[in-house]
Amino acid sequence: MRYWLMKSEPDVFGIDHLAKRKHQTEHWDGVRNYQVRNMIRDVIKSGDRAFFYHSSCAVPGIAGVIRIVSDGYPDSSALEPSNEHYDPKSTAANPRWYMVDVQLEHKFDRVISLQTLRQHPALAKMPILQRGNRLSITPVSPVEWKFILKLARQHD
DNA sequence: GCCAACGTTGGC
DNA sequence: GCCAACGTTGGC
Repeated sequence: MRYWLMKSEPDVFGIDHLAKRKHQTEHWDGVRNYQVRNMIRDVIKSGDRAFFYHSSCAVPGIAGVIRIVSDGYPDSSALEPSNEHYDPKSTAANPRWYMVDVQLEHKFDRVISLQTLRQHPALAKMPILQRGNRLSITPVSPVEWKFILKLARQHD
């Protein structure tokens, strides 16, 4: 089982949106970056867990924990011309983009802010804290995962 | 809204 | 295959 951090803009799709979905489950679609596509298609597996990270908002940071509940499969939003993520170069026979399904596991009482994450040397190597990182999904080490869950407990 | 960083595109 | 131009991301 692996750990991940998955970014989304809460104004578009945040942890509260996920909480209201049927079975608190939704497709994580719209990824249009090849590095991230490869992770979704080849590495991320059902049973993995991830932090749900809110970006481009007043308090960027980790809002809770989600569970990956499917392996990667073709992203249907790329096939729908009316969809804002439509990609004419992707077809059903030869899909270019992939997605996974995620389910809410636990929303933190308070967001663990980016500012807080930066204060801990144990987390200094996280991609999210590196300058210029733009990948919407990045790996989290088991040590980082446990450390952040501990922070969340102190928070609550 | 600014701007640094980095991915993508397309002419050559 | 190089690389300039352009688009996007995302913290501040």
